[in-house]
Amino acid sequence: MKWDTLDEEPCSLSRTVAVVGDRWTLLILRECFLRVRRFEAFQSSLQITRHLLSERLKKLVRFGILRRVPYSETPKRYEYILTQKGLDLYPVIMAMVHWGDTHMGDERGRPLLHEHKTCGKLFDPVMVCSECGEVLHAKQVHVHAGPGRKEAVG
Amino acid sequence: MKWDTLDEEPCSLSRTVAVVGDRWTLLILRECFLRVRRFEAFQSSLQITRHLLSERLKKLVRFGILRRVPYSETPKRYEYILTQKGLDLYPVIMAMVHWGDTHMGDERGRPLLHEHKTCGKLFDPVMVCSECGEVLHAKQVHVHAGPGRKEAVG
DNA sequence: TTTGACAGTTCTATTTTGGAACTATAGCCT
DNA sequence: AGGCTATAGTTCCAAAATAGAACTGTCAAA
Repeated sequence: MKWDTLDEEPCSLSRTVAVVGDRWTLLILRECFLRVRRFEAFQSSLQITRHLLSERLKKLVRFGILRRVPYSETPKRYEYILTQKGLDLYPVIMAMVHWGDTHMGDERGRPLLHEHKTCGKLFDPVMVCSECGEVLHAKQVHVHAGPGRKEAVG
Repeated sequence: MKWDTLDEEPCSLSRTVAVVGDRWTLLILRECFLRVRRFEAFQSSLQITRHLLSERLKKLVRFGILRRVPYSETPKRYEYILTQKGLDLYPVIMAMVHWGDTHMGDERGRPLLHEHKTCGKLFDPVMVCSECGEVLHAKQVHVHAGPGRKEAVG
């Protein structure tokens, strides 16, 4: 597989993996959702090398997930803010957090608790069907080739 | 960061990333959800090197996401089947597929369409609050340190 | 004038990955 | 018996990605 063209594959998972499917990007995005915005802050909280952090931030900007916004003119300094496209990754992050809570926990209990401001309660994220609202399970889903697949396959 | 102990960090996202946060693992899991089970089948559909495929499958077995089940005695041959822990990754995969559908599409249309057998309709996966059922948005969620975090931090 | 904060870049060593060939077991065909 | 094929890997070397540390440049404050 050629990683440089993974975002053009006729598969939405491949295209997403092309963007967030490396060791650091998801952790950087976690920090973004925790309101981290600046180079030094990412670096010190993640212990990522400055080189890689710089690369990954550029990549996220290039894909339109972060915006690089000046917050000081002299000297020129920038911070990194989630775009709507970036904010839309929230379900991906939350799905992973929930799986980690469920299957990778230890005796210390959950690292973080999530409160839904709308209803005021601590919650778990649940994935449901957009049409009937039922909780989704892999075995109740049937997959069809869509137009993008048919055209790609022939 | 030390990748070999990422699964012990006091953060559920880190722990999940420790398992699925590399270039190949999510693509292998996609194939699992599409009912692929055998070494040769993974290899030919993903074009992953045999070496890496072997490594990744071992890792997924070690973490209890796949089971290695014999399907032939002479010669000994095995196939790889999702455990419940593996099936529970479905929301992660679906969240990524949905993000790809929404933000990484091209003029050809969606590669795959998903039908919910329960209601018979083509659907999108939606993440909701377990308590009130409302659709989740990052800005409506407040994060608290849980017991696992407090104990780890001090 | 020196120090420190911030946002990177540059350099080398180590690790991971890609690509191709090789091994091992066994069934099937002639 | 001898050779072909299928399956599930392992081995080896080259290429690419990552880690770790030092360095650059701008400006503010002491």
